[in-house]
Amino acid sequence: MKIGDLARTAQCTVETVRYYEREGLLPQPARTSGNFRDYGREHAERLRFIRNCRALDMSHDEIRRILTLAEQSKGRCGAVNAVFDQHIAHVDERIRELEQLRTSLSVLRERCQSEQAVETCGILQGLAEMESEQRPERHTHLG
Amino acid sequence: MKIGDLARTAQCTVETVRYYEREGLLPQPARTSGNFRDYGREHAERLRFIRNCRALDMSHDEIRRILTLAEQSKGRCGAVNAVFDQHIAHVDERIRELEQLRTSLSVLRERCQSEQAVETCGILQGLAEMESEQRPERHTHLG
DNA sequence: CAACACCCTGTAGTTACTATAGAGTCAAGC
DNA sequence: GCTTGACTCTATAGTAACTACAGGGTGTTG
Repeated sequence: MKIGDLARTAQCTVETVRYYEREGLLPQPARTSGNFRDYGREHAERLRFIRNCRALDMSHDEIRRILTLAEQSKGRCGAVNAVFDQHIAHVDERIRELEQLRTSLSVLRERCQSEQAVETCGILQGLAEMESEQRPERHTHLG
Repeated sequence: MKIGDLARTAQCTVETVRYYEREGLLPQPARTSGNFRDYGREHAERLRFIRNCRALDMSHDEIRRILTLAEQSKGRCGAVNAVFDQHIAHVDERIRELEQLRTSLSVLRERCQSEQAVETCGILQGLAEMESEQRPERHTHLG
């Protein structure tokens, strides 16, 4: 099948498919005499796997690692589990970060209970005078 | 003061300062005879404001809007509050997304209770066979 | 043959930085 | 005055995961 057909099976765009090929996530397919990409069932399964991982917010690096581990014919899935666990840990961490952020935002928001002149707005004053602790190092790809 | 001094007051890099100037967040400063940027107190206050907003994960667009609103001499802070509230809503939404993701990941993780051959690993099987619902449109800049 | 839908490669853009190259400026010490 | 080291400058490129578009080619249908 051609690239448009493949993209439709995975509910993504042809640009994304080509991108995954450039990134090495999808193997290069055969070509027709007109130089069109020609995909079979294996590519469709691989793309679906990739898209499922993306739906779970896994990064390309994580997906690559899992694909490599899954292809090792003597492989045990312990290492796959480890990648997955790390991803879960990153999600947990990002949730915590955002919850802390939410708390900070709430505190600041409470400083302005009703519309007033900008000179007296507690939010703006807060933004101006905060001793901004530096945002923690970004440990996760999740935004 | 020179750019390195300014950056140190805001605990960021000179590259970030120059970037904010290019992005229009920081006004262009005066220059010395040697073409070095020359900053005063107002720039330091503005940079601090920007860094505080960034510490709260506000996007450049949001910061721009707040700065514009704050500079309107007849301004009331209602519109500032609206920007802020929208940001809070985005944080809430992103937290929800991540919590749903966490649930999906947990369900999948439970499918592999102990290390085994990759062919029988429930995680890998799950990743292969999921009917991936498309990830929801991204409504927030928060990752 | 024309029209249309699709294909191709290459390039650029999004966001918020971060890094580097190559050259210039400035101040302190000898 | 010269050297050295720290800092400054502009320009460019890279990060991640796409997304969009230009300009040209292919294939099918009427």
